[in-house]
Amino acid sequence: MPQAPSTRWCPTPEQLMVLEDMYRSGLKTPNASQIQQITAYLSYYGKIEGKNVFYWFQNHKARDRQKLRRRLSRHHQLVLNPNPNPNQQLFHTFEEPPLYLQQGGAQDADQAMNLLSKLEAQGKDGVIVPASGFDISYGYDVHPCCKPLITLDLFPSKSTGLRDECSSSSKNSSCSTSTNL
Amino acid sequence: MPQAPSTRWCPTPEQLMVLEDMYRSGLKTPNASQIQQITAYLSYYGKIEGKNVFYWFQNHKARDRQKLRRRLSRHHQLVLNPNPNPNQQLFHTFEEPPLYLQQGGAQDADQAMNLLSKLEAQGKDGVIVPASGFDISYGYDVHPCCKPLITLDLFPSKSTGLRDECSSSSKNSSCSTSTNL
DNA sequence: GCAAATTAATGATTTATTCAAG
DNA sequence: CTTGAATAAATCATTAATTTGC
Repeated sequence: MPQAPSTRWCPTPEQLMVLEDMYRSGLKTPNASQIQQITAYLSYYGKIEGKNVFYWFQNHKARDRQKLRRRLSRHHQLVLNPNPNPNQQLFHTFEEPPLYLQQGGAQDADQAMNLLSKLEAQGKDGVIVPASGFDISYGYDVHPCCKPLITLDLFPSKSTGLRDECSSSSKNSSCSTSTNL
Repeated sequence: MPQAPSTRWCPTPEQLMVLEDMYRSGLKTPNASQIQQITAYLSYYGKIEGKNVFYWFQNHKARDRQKLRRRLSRHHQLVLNPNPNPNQQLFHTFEEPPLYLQQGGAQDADQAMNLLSKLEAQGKDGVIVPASGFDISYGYDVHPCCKPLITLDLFPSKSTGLRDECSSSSKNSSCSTSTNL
């Protein structure tokens, strides 16, 4: 449809960024005067009206809730039925080859899996990972929702330049780990 | 024949929350050992493998960038060519029918009405909002990207990383193109 | 209300690019 | 210049959500 030149507001990146910052900062349902202020401010970056701001917050909040609902329902599914098909493991017929990490080299070196190979290698050496190997069953026997959300101190809480920090861990030359799916 | 158990990882809400927190906290490309630690930690909440974590960060980062690129390109389009279909303005006579107002929010509907009427009234009185109509031109003549991002003091400002997926409209729908291997 | 059809979201793979080492 | 590791981009494929006709 070539019509409808621009029947609706098209937020500029700056506007979006500001709105999202505001939302993240806790503003979920601005009142009229807040909307007015926001609109005035954002009009600096492009055409905008109060209703745009209003609708943006409405939609954003709604979609947040929607996402949350979705997650919860999925979670309940999982809790109620943690391993939907436990028996199938014996029966894969290579309809779709799980060629994930076959170090056996049937397919020549798949580049994308380099890191993964390293991962598996590390996992095998077992420095940290308690869940030894990538097995089939779940690692828990209580409901996951009942477990506390403990905190890790894996990394600096703010890091932007993570570009080249994975260089020296383990070069894969002795990777014979096979994830038997 | 019952198909494969579950061909792909389905993150639990806890896992998702942890991953998103980590991402927001600045972890964009975890290295091998980080992935191992994260995997070990998340396996507490459900079955997970290193590759899942790896892929999750890959995809999340990629889609973040993608979203950002889309925004920027759209923005540049708008800046460079504010009205891509100028001829249609002539046909476009209207104020858009207030479909908005009919969207039945459950508890927000009445508030929506009230707020919107207030807003429109204010906007019409033209206190702040310069964007008078929909069409033709922007209210600025310098590039918005050159404008500073000043901060409002409507609310506490805390900006961590970027976040959110506010469900863009464009979708390429590559699912139906049957390009067979 | 529901189940098939459609659409959107996202996990998993593949391909291309970048960059450093040799 | 070549090679290989790392990863960004593009694509494929499956699952969840939504729409639609009954």
